[in-house]
Amino acid sequence: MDTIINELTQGMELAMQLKSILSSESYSETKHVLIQQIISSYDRAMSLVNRVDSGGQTLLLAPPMPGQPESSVSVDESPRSQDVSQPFDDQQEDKVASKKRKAMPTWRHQIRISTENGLEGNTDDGYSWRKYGQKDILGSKFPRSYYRCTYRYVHHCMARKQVQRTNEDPTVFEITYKGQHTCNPTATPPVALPQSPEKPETKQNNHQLPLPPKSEEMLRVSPSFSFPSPIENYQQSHFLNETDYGALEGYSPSFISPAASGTNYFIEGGSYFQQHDESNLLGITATSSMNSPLGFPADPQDLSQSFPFNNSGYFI
DNA sequence: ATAATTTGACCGGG
DNA sequence: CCCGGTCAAATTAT
Repeated sequence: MDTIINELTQGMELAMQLKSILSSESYSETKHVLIQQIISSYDRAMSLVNRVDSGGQTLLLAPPMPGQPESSVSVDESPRSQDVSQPFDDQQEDKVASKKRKAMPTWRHQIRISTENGLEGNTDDGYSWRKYGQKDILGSKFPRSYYRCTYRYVHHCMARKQVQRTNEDPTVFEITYKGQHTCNPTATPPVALPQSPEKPETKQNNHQLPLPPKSEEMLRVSPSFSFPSPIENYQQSHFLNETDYGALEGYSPSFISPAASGTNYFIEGGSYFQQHDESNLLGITATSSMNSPLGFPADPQDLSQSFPFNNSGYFI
């Protein structure tokens, strides 16, 4: 066990060093995402190892829990984004084994979109989500949108997320993740196609990085693509639908899926690569939702942890 | 035709 | 009954 820890620690340190070097260079979304994924991987592995005996319960289903994920590393050094991570105090919950609590991990993260110059970032976290609802929340000028993993029925992935535009600073969105993704498709990859060099390409995700899921627009001018925001979108469909198409393909979505998730890397314009679409540039809808009733800001809660969740990616 | 969104109805806790 | 969350039918985008 010690050996494992030592190896992990070493890997983590090396990754951190690499990260600092990279950050001094020109900004690159891809590099950041990759390094973040590497670090997150180590962090998760270390957490798992550490908690081995912690006991309590075995978490069959939800292994990952936020506990102290980030630990030392908070990678985001990027310009903006702040996340608030709060020490876990709610960890003590459970005292009573009431049946109700769904102990599902939840964490929050705020991102700022830089609308200004042309580009925006895509705030995508690499997963594909489907909007299933939107509600006006008391005290909030903007509606909150609810998303769930696109593969909910196909892969039993119960991950969900909520996106709420901040009252105070409209360029900041708070996204709250709930539950972990379990949609790793078919882990088949490794085994299945060991050597076949092909690239699987699926419509959307192929690069192995984060990819761009959908697009949407934001307040004015936003490039294209995706990020959740004011207007978010998602959908839900019936089981049938999903299953159906899921079946069609067979391969599941991406094996590449993962991507880091959440945390950081945000936007910021830079030059990214964006390959496709640009359909809508202007956002229109966005503003529509603005109604400002009463208001008082109030910033409610904050407990959160920030952290990504991601899955492991297996690489070939 | 199928998949994704939009939205008001519906639900359950407080 | 209020409110956050989810469902699902209608609508729109692919």
